[in-house]
Amino acid sequence: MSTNLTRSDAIYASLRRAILEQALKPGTKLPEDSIGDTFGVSRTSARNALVRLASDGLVEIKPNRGAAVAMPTLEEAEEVFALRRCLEREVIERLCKRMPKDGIDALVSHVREEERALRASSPRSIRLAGEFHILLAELTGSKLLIDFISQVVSRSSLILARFGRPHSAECGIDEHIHLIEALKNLDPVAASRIMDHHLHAVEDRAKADEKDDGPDITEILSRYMSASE
Amino acid sequence: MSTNLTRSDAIYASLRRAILEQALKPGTKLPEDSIGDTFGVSRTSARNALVRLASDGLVEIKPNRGAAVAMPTLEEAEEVFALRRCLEREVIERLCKRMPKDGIDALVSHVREEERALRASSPRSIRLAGEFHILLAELTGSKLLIDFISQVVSRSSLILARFGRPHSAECGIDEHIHLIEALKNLDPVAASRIMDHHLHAVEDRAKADEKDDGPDITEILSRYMSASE
DNA sequence: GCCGCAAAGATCGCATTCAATTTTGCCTTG
DNA sequence: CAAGGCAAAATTGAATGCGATCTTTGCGGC
Repeated sequence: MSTNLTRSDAIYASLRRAILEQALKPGTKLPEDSIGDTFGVSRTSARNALVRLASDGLVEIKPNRGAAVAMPTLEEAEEVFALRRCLEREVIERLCKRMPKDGIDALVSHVREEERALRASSPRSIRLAGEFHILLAELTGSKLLIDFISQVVSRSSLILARFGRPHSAECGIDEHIHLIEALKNLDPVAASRIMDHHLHAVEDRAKADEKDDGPDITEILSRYMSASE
Repeated sequence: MSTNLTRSDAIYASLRRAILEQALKPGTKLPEDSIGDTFGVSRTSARNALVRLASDGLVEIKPNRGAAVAMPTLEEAEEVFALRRCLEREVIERLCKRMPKDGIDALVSHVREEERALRASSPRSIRLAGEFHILLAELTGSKLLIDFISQVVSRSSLILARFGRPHSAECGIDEHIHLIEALKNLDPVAASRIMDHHLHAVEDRAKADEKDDGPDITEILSRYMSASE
């Protein structure tokens, strides 16, 4: 039961981390050969990993044209955050109804780790900020909810990589701390309010300075093709 | 752009339909060879399709032990329906805020088709019942919401295949009609109430007569090993 | 008669190989 | 010199072969 890690699992995990930590930026092409070479395996394994990342929405695969790190549009970004608010409200509600006994401790220690990573300017901080929300979902005990939250959180990270300012942590740690306080008091109203505010803040941070290198070249260049300059 | 159907796409679609229409029952083993043979392709394509179905939660893949149609547990079933209520409430809210102009027509004509399939006792009716809810999600215009609803609806179908009575349509058509009425009146309260009732009804129908053919044969046979007969 | 072990069979993970499609560069032609 | 077309390179889609792992089954010892 220990060696149940297939190679494509390893590649999947590595690629995923690389994308979530913004080492691989949106739009980066991911040829199967290169991936296979760099990981020392064949294309088959790389392909398998890419297929799974695609159904996570982290990469886009176009037939006969290869895979690339997904480039969410602003429209998709709004969809993600809207749905994320819906799902995280559900998390909050459930946690206020029933919080595991050492749940608060787990949250606190996670935030501590976030602070450490942030002070060290580690790229881990980007991923840890997202994982705070996944930890919240885990405390509900619902496998499915964890799955879904993971999906929207991953996509949020991608959106921040695409639009947000470089190396900005996704979440303000202060807001995480406030949220923990509200949860400790089992106050669903306050907690929901903080969460909504928090997610809106993240969304604003994301849309702050849209570094526009759109997915479609023609669309971009159409703005540059009038006259000279 | 027409021949953009790769073979694994075709297999993926076929398997998915077969599962959702309950032709392939939960627990059925899906060896790569057999699938490749029956579809006239190699294991590679079959494998690719299976991986995608796995991330949809429709099949389970265990390393070195093969793939099989997923067998959701009762616990997972409750998670699915809980989350589904959360998501479908969101759909209802959005539709009451903004319903596309020919949305009602689309819903009505879909229900008509459901009725036709049901009268014909076609296995399509099972799938159509689920697709009513997907159509609702489509009317919101949010790709992501469509995705997520599709996931929970698919899993619901699987749950009904696993626990529900054979060939029962997933949804009562009457309830669909009532829901359309509430939506026509843009009444979010009534619509939500109907939807909640509807989903609870589906859930009850699912758990009605748990035909226990557990994954473990011994458990089943234990009921047959007392005395003779 | 029961338990453990080893060989056989089945199935999968992965690599290699072949085929199809897209892209790119070059050449011809008007 | 620009435009169109053709061929070569690159990249993916799919197939096949081999080794590894798990399951099953049959045998022998206790």
